[in-house]
Amino acid sequence: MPEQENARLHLVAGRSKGSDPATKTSKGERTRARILETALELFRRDGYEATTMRVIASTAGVSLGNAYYYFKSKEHLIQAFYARTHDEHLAACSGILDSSGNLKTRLLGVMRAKLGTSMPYHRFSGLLFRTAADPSSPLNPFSSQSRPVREESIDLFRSVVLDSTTKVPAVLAKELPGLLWLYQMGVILYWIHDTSPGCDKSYRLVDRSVDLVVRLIKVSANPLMRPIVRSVMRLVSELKPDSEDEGKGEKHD
Amino acid sequence: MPEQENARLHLVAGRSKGSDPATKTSKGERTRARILETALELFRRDGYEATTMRVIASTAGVSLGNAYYYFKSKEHLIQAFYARTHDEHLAACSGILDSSGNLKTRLLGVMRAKLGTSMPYHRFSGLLFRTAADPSSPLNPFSSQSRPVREESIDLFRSVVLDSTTKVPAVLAKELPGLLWLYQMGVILYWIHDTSPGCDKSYRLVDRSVDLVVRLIKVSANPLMRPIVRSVMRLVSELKPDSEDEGKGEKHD
DNA sequence: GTTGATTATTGAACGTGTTCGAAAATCGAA
DNA sequence: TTCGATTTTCGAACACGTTCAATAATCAAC
Repeated sequence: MPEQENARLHLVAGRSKGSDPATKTSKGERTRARILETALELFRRDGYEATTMRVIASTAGVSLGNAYYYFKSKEHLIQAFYARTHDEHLAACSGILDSSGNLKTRLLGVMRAKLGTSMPYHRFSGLLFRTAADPSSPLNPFSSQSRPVREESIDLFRSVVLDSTTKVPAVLAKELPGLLWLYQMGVILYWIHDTSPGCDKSYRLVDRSVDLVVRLIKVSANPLMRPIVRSVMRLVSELKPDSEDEGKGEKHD
Repeated sequence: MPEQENARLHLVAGRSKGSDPATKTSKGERTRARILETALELFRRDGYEATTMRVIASTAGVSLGNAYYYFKSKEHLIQAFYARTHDEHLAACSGILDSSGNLKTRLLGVMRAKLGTSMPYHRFSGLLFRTAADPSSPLNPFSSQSRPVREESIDLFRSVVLDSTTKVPAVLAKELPGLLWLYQMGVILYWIHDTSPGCDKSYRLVDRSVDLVVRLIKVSANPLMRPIVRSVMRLVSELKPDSEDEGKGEKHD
C-alpha cells in the first residue's frame, strides 16, 4: 500500500516515508513524473473522458499496468492536477498580496487569479467537479484526504484578511477564512457551468460579489446586525463538517 | 430517437407525443415501469455503483439491451429517481402549505420535508450529485434538459412565499423563489456530506438557517440595507445561468 | 387473414477502468 | 561476484457501461 499516499505531499515538502516509489529511487520518480505530465497534457488537449489510461500509458512509454503502479486510479491523476493549479494560484496571487493592504483589492486579486489560473482547464474542470462532488471520493474538497490542500487554500484567505489594513469585526475573524474559501468554491461552481464567451459572466460575478462580500463584512459591524451576525457565526462554527464527527471515509483508500 | 424524452413528463402529465415507447402500448409501459422499480430498489439496497445494468436487467426479467431500449443510460435511471423524490416531496409538503400562512413555518416545513423524503436514499444521493455536478450531463440541475423539474421546484418555493401572510419586500419578490431553490440545493449539498447519526446536523442546519433566511428577508426591508439589497438583486438577475445565453448543451442528447 | 410498418427484445460485441500474477530490473549486503 | 529481497514493469484478464445489427412480437389497414 505504499502508493496511496497523497501526491500533494511531494509538492509541498519532501516528507516521504521512504517506501514511496516516487521518491525512493530517481528512476521511479522520473517515470511517475513522465506519466503525470503526459496525462495533464492529454487532459488539456482532448478532455478527461476522451483520454484513456491506455493512451496515457503508451504516450508516456510505459505499459498500462505500470501507470496503475504509480497512480492508483484515473481519479488520482486529478488530485495531482488539483495540487498543481493551487500552486499556480498561489504564485499568481503573491504580487497582489504583497503590494496592497486594501481588503477589497486583495480579495479581488485572489479571486481573479483563481479564475485566471483555472481557465486553461475549463472544459476539464467539469469532470473534476463531477468526481469531487462524490462524498465517498477522496477528491471531494470536504474529505479528510484532501484536508491538506483545503487547509492550504484556507490559509491563503487567512492571509488575505489578516494582513489587510481594513479592520474586520472580531466576531467574524475566526471563521472568515473558511467562509471565504466556501465563497470561492461557489464561484468555481458557477464558473464551471459558465458557457459565456471568455467566461465573462464569471469575471463579472467575481467583480460584483467581491464588492458585496466586503460591504457585508463592514455592515456586520453595525449594531443593528449584531443578532443576525451572531446567529450566523454560531451556525457556522457548530455545523462545520468535522466538528465532533471526524472523516470516517466510507470507500476508497 | 423516440426514447430520449424526459421521463419526468410521464409523471407530471400524459403529454406524450405518441412515439414514446413507454406510453404508446401498455406492454412497453409495464416493462419500463418494471425496470425502473427494480433499479430503484437495487440502488437503495446495494448502492448505485454496486448495482450493474446486467443485474437490473436480469432481475427485471429482460435482456441487457432491452433495458437500454427504455433508459438511454444508467444515469437516465437517476433522472427518474429524481422526479420521484420530487413528487414525494410535493406530497409531503401539501399539509404544511395548506395549514399555515406564516413564512417561517412554511419554509421550515418544506425544507424538513425535503430532508425527510430524501433520507432513504442518503447513500445513493451522493452518486446522484456526482453526476449532477457534471456540466455536460443532462442531470445537472442547471442544465436545460432538467429545466422542467427545476421550474417545478422553484414553483414550490414561489407558492411558499406568495401564499404566505408575511410581507416580502418588493425588490426581493421576483428572484426570491429561485434564490430559495438555490438555498435548498446548498442544504442538500451539506446533507449529502453529513455523516452524523440520523443526519442530525442537517436538521439543525435547516432549523437555524431557515430562521436566518426569514430574518434576512425582513431586515432587507430596512432602509440601511437598501444599497446592498439592490446590488445583490442586480447581481442575481444579471448573472443567472440562462440570461442572454441559452443552454447550448455540449454533450449528451 | 395477409401484409407492411412500427415497436420490442435479444445476445454478441466493443472499449473502458481496473486487477493480478508473474517476470524483469534494481539494489544491498555476503 | 552472487544471492535474496525489493522495486518496477508487463500484458493478459475481468467486469462494467454501452452500442448495434438482427430477430421477434405487435398492430393498423386492407
